[in-house]
Amino acid sequence: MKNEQKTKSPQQNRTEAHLKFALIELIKEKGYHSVTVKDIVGQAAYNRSTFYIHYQDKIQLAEDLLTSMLKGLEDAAGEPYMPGQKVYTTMLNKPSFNLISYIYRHRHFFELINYDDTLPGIHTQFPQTILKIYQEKFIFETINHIPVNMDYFKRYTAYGFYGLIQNWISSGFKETQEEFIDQIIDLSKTHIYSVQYVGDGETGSLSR
Amino acid sequence: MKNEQKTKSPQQNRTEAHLKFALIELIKEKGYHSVTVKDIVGQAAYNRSTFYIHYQDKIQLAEDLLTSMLKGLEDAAGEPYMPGQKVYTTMLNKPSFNLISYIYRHRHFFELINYDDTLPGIHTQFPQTILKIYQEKFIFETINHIPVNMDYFKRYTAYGFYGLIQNWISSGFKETQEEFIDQIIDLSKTHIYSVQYVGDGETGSLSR
DNA sequence: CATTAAGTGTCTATTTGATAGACACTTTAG
DNA sequence: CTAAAGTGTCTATCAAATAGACACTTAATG
Repeated sequence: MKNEQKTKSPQQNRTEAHLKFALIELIKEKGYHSVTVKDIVGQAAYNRSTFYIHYQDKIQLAEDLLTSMLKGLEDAAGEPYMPGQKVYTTMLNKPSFNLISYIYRHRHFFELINYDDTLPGIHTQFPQTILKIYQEKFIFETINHIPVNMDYFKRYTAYGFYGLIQNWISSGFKETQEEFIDQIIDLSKTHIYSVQYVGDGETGSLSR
Repeated sequence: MKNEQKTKSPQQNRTEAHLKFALIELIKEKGYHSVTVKDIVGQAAYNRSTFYIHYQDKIQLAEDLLTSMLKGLEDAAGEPYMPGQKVYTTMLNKPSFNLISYIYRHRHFFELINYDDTLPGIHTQFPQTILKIYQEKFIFETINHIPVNMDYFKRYTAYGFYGLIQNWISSGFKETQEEFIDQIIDLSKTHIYSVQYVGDGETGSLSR
């Protein structure tokens, strides 16, 4: 059993970050499938040997890139808000902002969803992650408490959100983050009454 | 006299490139003057000691960044074209393309001209470099060989070019490189008859 | 103001991440 | 079918990066 080093040194993280960055650039430039390990180390200015110290192959790097970014998105989703705090759609501003701002900060990566021959899995896993966030961290209430299948409702809204994001990205982030959030809120107001955050472990009870 | 190491190892270049990249990011984020060395090494994930192995201070890094990019622009200007080759404005496509494509490839850097508290000198040295390129590498002919002061004419066209670039950048590269070049050519056609490239050392004589 | 905190510039000993380069294959173009 | 390019693995070696301390110099802030 090989010794799996769990904690990475800052330098290891740095090198891996550079390799990931190089991969993103190259995918945009020539498509995922024609990117070689040589290309990657060439772009990132490392020795080919170094690549294999960190990753088995291109696929592993791609997976690491995708999972780490989506992990980051999940983490960004549920942070500075009180568990169980109820938020009305008119106040949806701040919570959505975490997601949006994460995507915007890492737009270099998320632009990959506009490419054809791109990071494997990104077109399925990105929207799935949004759905997961909706499922695990939010409790929605429909307008007038109209009874619906909540699983379906969340899927519906999550993918709707994804569609807007997709459009925002492919427009080259034409709207500012704030403008974009306002759009989302306007749309939400048509069918969502309130949103509750789910705390770690306990489902928040309603306040007010 | 200290031993000035003239040739840098690939790793040194890589590290310096990362530090430069970090500086660009930070200028956009918080403005040049409030960027500290700590910020830079934090962003680039290096140790502060490492910074001082490569640069004396923030100013030196900034200077290196600016001069290296403008040097690259100059180099990009005069490469794959035969010295003395005459090019009519209708064919201006390819030559301009080198400049444009260099700027576009390094747009991350050139976007800095849109910032207020930005890289010192960029607002003066960037247009000056364009002018220098015009002066050293091109010979213009006016429409119908109308006699003009060529120094003034070059300055005029160089800064006109700069203005277009500025606008292109601040629009977020709305036009493609090709579309943008077409614009330039259209404008050039109004007062430039032909362009000749100046070879290294010898002024090319006309062909055809 | 005065005091604290943050940032600067410089130096060492140490380490560990990165490198060169070779080997045996495999895959891709022409 | 062959040549060229790419892959994956291993080793000895090097030098880039690190930690951490030191004396100072600005910025903040109560």
